[in-house]
Amino acid sequence: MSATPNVETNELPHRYTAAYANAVEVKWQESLRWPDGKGYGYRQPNPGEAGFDASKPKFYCLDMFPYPSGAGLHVGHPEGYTATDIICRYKKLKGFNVLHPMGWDAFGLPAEQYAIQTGVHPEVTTKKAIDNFRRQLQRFGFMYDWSREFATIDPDYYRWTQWIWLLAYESWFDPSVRKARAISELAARFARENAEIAVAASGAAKKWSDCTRREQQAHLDTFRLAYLGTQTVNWCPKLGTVLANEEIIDGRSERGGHPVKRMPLKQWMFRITSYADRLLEDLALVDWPEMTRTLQTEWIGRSEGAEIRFAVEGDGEPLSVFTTRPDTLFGATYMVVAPEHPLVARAISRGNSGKLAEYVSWAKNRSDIDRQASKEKTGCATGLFAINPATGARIPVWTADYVLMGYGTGAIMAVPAHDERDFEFAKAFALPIVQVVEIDGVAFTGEAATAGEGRAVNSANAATVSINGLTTADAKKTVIAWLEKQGIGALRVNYRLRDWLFSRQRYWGEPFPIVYDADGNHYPVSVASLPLTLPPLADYSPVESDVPQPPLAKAREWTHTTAGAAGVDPALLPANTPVVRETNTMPGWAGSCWYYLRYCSPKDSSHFVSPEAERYWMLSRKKSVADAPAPTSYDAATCPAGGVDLYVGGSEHAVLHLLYARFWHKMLFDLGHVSTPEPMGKLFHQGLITSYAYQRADKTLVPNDQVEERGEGNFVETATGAKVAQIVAKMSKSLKNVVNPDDVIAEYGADTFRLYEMYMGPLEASKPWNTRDIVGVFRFLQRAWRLAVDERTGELLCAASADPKIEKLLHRTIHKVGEDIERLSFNTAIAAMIELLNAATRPTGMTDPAQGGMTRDQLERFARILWPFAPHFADELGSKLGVKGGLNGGFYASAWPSHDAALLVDDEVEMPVQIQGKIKARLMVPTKADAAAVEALALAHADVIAAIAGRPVKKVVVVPGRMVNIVV
RNA sequence: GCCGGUGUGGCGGAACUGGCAGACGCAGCGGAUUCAAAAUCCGCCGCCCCCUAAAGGCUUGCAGGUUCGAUUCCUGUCACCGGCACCA
Repeated sequence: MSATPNVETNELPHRYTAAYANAVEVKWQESLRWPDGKGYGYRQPNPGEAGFDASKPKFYCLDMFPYPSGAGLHVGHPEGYTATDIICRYKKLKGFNVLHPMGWDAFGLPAEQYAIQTGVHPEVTTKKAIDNFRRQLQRFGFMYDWSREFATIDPDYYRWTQWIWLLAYESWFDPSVRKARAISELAARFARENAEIAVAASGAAKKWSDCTRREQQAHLDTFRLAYLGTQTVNWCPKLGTVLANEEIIDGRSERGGHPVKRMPLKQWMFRITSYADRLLEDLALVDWPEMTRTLQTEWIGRSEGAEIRFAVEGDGEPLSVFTTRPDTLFGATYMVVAPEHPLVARAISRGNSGKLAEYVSWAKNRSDIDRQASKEKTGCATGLFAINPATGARIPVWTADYVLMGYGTGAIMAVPAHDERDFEFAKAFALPIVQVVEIDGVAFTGEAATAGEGRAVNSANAATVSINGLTTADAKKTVIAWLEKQGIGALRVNYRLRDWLFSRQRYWGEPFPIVYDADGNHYPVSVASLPLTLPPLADYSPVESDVPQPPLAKAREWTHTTAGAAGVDPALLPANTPVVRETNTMPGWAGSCWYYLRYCSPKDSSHFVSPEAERYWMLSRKKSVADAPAPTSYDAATCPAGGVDLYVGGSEHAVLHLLYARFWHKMLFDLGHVSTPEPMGKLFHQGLITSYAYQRADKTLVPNDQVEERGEGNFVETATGAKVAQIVAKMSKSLKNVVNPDDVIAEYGADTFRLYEMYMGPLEASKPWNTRDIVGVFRFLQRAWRLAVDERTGELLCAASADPKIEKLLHRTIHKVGEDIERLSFNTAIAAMIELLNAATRPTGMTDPAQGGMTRDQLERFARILWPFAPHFADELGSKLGVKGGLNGGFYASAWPSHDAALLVDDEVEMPVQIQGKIKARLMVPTKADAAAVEALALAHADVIAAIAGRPVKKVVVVPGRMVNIVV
């Protein structure tokens, strides 16, 4: 369109060109802009506010909020946002109160790194990026209620993030009722029962009443949901930062090649493992993609088995292992512990052999990449021996890096006959292999492990137990019962999920509201003193140091304060006590764990979310009982478990973000702060928008600006003239195939952009951006405009009377578009509207426009179903049609058009007649005709008689309205 | 290696519950309009056989199976994409 000569524009001033579209879009956006200038268009009042209609049902639709990067929006952002905008506008027309908010996930590393380089405060760069994102999103015309906007970096917001963290700090998980409770209840119980507790310092048990206050606190600390734990981290003294495993190569930092020390660090943790079972079970309550639920299930990694304690000769402590196959205990011929296991250190300190120490230091420094590159078993005997409690045999204890310290107890009993890894290890080090399971149809040859279930063999000892002949399931039960009787083991459930490390040695995150006294005891900052705001720093660069020092440690005036100034409750610590603030900050996940709740009442200054607003937006009735009065509390039988009705975002957040948010939500639910057990009801992942890229014969990629098309589908590298293949690839700067939304809007307008992204294909599919195709939907809008508006005068062009065929098709289109929106099938909805337009388009030669097109009333209904997709276009057309603006103008206050179900069916349908499954004839039959009548009509058809050619008819299958199949 | 997903014209895709494969759009071809071009409107457009047409045959990655009938269900297999990676 940019090639259209100016002459044309002058002759046809009301043609729907890119410039016209842009002007119309900006005009509508500005006409609806609020006096404060911050947003425009639509506000959804809360219960109790002016303009709130309590008679309407609620629809809470949420987009995963973006991290506002300096680069601005890319075309992937508007894909999900357009989809939710369409649904929300549709739901609005269908009579719902719609909550559709937007905000910013604004703490994060890029702004901090920029600050390190330039000294500019991250807040400055972040706010600038937010302003740019907001401008771009508003240009798309998304129907967000901008009055609810906030960023995770706003002290008014992170005040409540800190508040929730304090709540976790003040809570524990009571396994007897499987829920969180206030820690004060636990303290009261200890006092009431005067329980004996283990005192950390001495290890001895002591009565509660005999403990000092400090001893009591220390004991309670072991129960808190937010607790201080010791974790081994990769500290790089030169970079002054903690590195992730993948940032380390051969014990040195990927960046700069500096040495990295593995060292223990006290950090704040969340006891998410307490919630493992509920996080697992409640996946059944939500409407989420199967893939996402599977990922979460595997991440939690629940497995049932037994813990077995083996006595170790000459070592005071029994060696505890976890196994899922206690039935194979008789086949355990050796033990393996992780190199980090404390038993190994004890073995070394006993000076057994230099080889062991050498292996351990080698294994510990082996990078993850090295470990993954080769599955070859390495290991070293510790010189220690354990006793197999079932056989009484003396079995060697080895250490090997195939046993992971982080899983189970960091030690295994090795059953080489029935575990592939143990088998390989036994072969490599010539350890004995004993068969104890016989599997039907699988011979045990000693050449490979047999890992399945079967019946136990060789599994009896003289005195106490025999499981020979039992199935694996029965054998497990028998062995566990025996272990329990002997007091050396028990049934145990193990998880892959580990507690959540919540501390980061960074500046740009939420500070922890906690202080330490001179002895290192921690005290919470009182809720009344929140928010605890981040102090500005002169220099954001990390501190070079052998001991981890987060950037906040530099703010000495801020960190060194008194209990009173920090806001610690004087009952806990006298006000004049000198204290030091926590200098770690919270990770990026913190703010995104509960933002959906804050949107319900973003301005509430006395609650993290107003209880009334939370109840209205999060709690509802299931569709089957939608008529019942609004619920006041959660009822599993009649209420959906998830509060947000539709959550749309990328599948890259399928595990961590969604698991962490669920954990916080359940904790809040247990403590009575939210109404539902799950945060998100229906979850949807939009697909990735990819781009074309070009590949040389040797599979290397060529940037797009170095490729030209010579002839249809024939791409060559400009410099060499060599042929390159067009492939689909992720958009990347280096390939020069990134599409900038601003450019596309300038060239076609936001409505065309929105339509194109929805028309590309199914929302969940990954699909390539093809610039050439955009013109298709642009032409659709142009043709729709031309159908209704005289391009020279701007006057309406309406049909004088309704064509019944068009009227019928319009009803069908209204029906189909509504259905397709409900099932998020936007591409087919748009195709249906194009079909309607194709049918209504006037032929060139028609001199009187009133003879064709659509009537004013039909155009208005057409504009209304188009409105969710192309709102500016539809509203502009609506204003020409004389639609009176509602409260907010345009179609916003309007309703979805109705359709007449009777018009959805034809009187007659064409049915194909197949003979042996091949179509031989077509016949028109009345829609109401029954199978017998259709069969008679089909058999009487001349073409059918010819095709049968006198052969006897064996069978006739009639599917009314579909087809007839004759078998001869 | 394991788990999951996807394979349909030149391209993006449609076919929702086992019932007319290829809706709709792009690209392409032809026509009308025009002094001409652009724009617009109309028509054609899976592949093979064929001068053409009629007729016929083939076709949803590949090979089988179930069924009157399979893009759809089952078995095997190949390719691509995503996730996980010694989890005891």
